Amino acid sequence: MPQRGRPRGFDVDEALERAMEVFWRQGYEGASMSDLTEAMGINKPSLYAAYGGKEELFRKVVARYAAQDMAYARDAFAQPTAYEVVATLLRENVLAVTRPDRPAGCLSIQGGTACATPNAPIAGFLAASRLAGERALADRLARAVDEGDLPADADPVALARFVMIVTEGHAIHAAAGVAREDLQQAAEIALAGFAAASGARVPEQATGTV
Amino acid sequence: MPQRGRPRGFDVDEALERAMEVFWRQGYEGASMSDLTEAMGINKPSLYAAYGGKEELFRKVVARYAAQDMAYARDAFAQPTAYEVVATLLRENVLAVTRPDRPAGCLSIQGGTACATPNAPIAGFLAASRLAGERALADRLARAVDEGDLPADADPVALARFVMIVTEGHAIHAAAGVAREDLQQAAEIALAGFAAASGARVPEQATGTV
DNA sequence: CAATTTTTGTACCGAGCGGTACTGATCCGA
DNA sequence: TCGGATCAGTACCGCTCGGTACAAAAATTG
Repeated sequence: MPQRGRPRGFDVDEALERAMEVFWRQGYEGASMSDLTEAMGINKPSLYAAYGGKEELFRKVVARYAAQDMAYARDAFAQPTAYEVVATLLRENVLAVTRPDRPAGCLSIQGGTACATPNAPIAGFLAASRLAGERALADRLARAVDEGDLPADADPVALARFVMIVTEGHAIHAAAGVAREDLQQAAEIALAGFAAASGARVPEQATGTV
Repeated sequence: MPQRGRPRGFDVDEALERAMEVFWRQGYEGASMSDLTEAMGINKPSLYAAYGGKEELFRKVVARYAAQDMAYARDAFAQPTAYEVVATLLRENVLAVTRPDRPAGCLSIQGGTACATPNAPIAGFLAASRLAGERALADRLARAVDEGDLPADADPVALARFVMIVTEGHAIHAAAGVAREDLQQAAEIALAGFAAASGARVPEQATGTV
């Protein structure tokens, strides 16, 4: 039984994409239902029927964002050495927050850093998902210690935190309109700092003064 | 002529302080007039008469924040060497975003990273003021180059950007509830990265593996 | 061709938004 | 003691918010 009533007049996935851009640019609270429906090209009842409401729509948007705009993180984790993991993460993050075909910055931060009291769970949800990413990186770096890729006295949790902090700073900077090349410079400094602080083996080229 | 009519029944400065906490915790858009007046202990017309409206109140709050909660930046700039400037900045920033008597994070970021279209100037204003701070740091580091405190080939602009990025990342992390000591670890890693990338003279103790 | 099912668009809901008119209360100087 | 000036508090403004009731429209099923 493929479909039983009137068929949907819009592509659910494509409309989700449009909603993502609105939330990304305006944040959760700053995106009104009118903004969303206009960008998605549908009416309010359709939105409610298809996604369940504003908050549910936002959570679906975040899931889509994690699956598609944060895919670089999974690639980074798959790198063979801790240095390459972090290098990939930092460099790809810069590209991700400065993509010309996307709003500047990162949905997780633009979405809602601070919220009105009734929407506080939104900010908490976003913060929790960022910290989950940090934990995943810490696990990856811990594996690097196990494998002898990082010195035994390296602190994977602290190092992962540093990397994520730089990532978040990049997102804020990008949202302020700072250019990609400028952030790339900063990412290299951070990478050098990671290498120095962790004792990670650096492939070949020297750190060099900036 | 000290005062000509009925005297004000509240302390303008103290009420501004209360308003700051509300904006800091809930952001510009997330802070409603009711939230503000309740926290300030005044009525809406009083707020309007004393401050001029919500946006003007917010700008006054930001000015107060810059003068009082960002005072550590001026202290940092006054340090004799680039290393100490950055060390002070990073360490004091961690303290500032994790003060137990204040909301977590930084008003400039919590205030509004993303806003609805009519409030977009707010986000722009906050971003611009952060970038102004970055420029000031770059100037200070350029002076360090002139003074021979930093190598001639050091890039003050890039280094300042890196430091501010870490600062902003700390603010995001703090707002997510991360503890002060955890951020302090990250600040030391960043400081080591700054030293390595800039070629700054480090006072005495070694960088050390984290 | 109904009958049924689902989506669509309009029009509306109560609530809260930022902002303000207006009445009383409270101070000053004359 | 009174007039002018300023502030406090209530009650309200138009508007937008997120969410929904309802009927017309469009598809499948018999």
